Amino acid sequence: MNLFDDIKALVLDGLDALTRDGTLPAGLDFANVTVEPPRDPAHGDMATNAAMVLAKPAGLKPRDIALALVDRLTADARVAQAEVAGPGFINLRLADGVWQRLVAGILTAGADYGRVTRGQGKRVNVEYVSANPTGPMHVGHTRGAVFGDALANLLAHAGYDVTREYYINDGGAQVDVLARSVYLRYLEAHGQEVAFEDGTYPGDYLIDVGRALKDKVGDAYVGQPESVWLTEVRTFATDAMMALIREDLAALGVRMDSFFSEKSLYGTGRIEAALADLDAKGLIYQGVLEPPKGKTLEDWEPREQTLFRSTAHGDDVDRPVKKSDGGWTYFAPDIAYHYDKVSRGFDMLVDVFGADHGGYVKRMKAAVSALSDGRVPLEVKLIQLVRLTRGGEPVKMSKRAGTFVTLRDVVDQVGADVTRFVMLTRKNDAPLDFDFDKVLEQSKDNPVFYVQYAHARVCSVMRKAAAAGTVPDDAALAAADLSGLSHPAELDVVRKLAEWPRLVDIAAQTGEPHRVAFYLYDLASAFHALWHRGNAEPDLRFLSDDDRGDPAKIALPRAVAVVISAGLGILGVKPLEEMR
RNA sequence: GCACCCAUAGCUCAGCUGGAUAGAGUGUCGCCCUCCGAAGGCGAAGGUCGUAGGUUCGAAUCCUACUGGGUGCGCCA
Repeated sequence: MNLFDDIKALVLDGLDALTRDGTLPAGLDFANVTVEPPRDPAHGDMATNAAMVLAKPAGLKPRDIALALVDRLTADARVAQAEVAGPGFINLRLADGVWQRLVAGILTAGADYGRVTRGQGKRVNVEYVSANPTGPMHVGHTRGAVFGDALANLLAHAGYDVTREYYINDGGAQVDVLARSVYLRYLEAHGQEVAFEDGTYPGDYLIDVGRALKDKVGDAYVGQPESVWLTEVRTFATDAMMALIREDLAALGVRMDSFFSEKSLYGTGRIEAALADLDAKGLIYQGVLEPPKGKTLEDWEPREQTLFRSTAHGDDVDRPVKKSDGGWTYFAPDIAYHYDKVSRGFDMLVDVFGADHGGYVKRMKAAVSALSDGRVPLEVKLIQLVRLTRGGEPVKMSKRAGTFVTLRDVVDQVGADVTRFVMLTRKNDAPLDFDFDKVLEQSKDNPVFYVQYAHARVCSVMRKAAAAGTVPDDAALAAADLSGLSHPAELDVVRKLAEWPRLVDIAAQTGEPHRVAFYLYDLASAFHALWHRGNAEPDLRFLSDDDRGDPAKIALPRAVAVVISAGLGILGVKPLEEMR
């Protein structure tokens, strides 16, 4: 139910008719014809560029096409007025009944209003978070987690079949470091004095893990060499860290469909299988890379390595998959992981990375392109940094001193809902300022509050109406006579509601959930303005003096609440029924 | 040196994959509560969309070259 699609269909019908009667030449391409909300509301409800786009290929003046099309459009009952404006736009004004039916339709559809069919059930894998299992999640991970989760919701809303996946980096050297750090805490639990040198994680969060290890194995590993305990402790430690991370995710309201272990790729032939696939395509060879220019690498010496010909799929240089000592590079398991995703039959892949991994995008795309023979697109979304402040002052963080701010610190202080919304008020590739004090402020310059407040106001109206004994449910409201819903100030809000499906569609297409947050702010703003006009103009109040709810009046605020609720749902934020 | 990202009001940022007179918040100035929640609303002022070209009916948006900032660049993930 997208009003813009409906009217676009009407415009295209009109163009077909003009083609049939010879006004327009046959065979014109209508692909660039759009129907959009005009920037200036004075121009009407919708505008189409049809006449301007078609003028040149048709060999006609824009104005002539526009005038002919206007005749066709005004014949439709939904169009109250159509006129040619500017360089050849056709501005449309729609009949009040269109808006009234839209409100009824929103109330009938409920949370489904705004679902679009862009995805057509295509299967998409969204990989996000993917923090190393070496400690609790910190603020940097938080933004990626919130973004990925909202993007997944958004794609689901747009008709994709979404799988949310977490890639556990439990295969590299960093988990050995974790294991040694836990071992030190284990010795500590046995009363030994230990020193945390460089190359270990000193964080307090491992104390409990060390104790738990002691409870499990007693003193079996005390005084033993690594060869005895490393493998066991590594597994024990990563399991403990993943339990920690799952709790962090739960606190943030993020639920994954699938966890994929990097370790499961080693020693199982899966990396070899992925590289064999590339080899069969002639993309693996032995060679020597040029040193990077302009950057002085100490102890650089040319070495022959096993390389992936990623340049054949758009990369700048070929990339090594084996180290000179014969071990895999970190790239190799990533290739195997994405090979696995491709083999699972996804139609589209999305990776959410930190912005510091930007240099990794091309080779990853090249790998997926090669592995899927170009069938499966990989979209990589880069997440910029979060700058934490409190009262305008930067929050000092030091990883060495173990004083970095964790996800839990943030969620405990400001709540999951506020954290999520604020993290989505900026485009993913723009840095984000997060001020602990400001995000809790209850005022207009806090968008979370402002949107929640609009929803709470609607709930307040409904409570009053209920207290007065009139509580029509949404189905009854939708079926009621809404012809009284016709004041220009009211229709302004309805127009905003009409944009919702279109916005979901665009946000899903661009992969930009922040658009939802901005839209909700705009909608809330339109609603607050209408609310305030009720102060001076009793006709615009939602409730009559005795608090009775006339359907034509309370259907609109209910529809606003439905859309805010749906939008917040995509962001993963719970709408509030009252502000306290 | 190369690649990717960014540059829009004093400040923080949007700008609907090319549309009409470029928008919000904040800050500054001025208004609005006998009235459903003023935790709000209305208005004024504020711009060479980094620079220079190009593409076309039309460019903040697309292309090229610059300037300035960020990130990354074999055997770390």
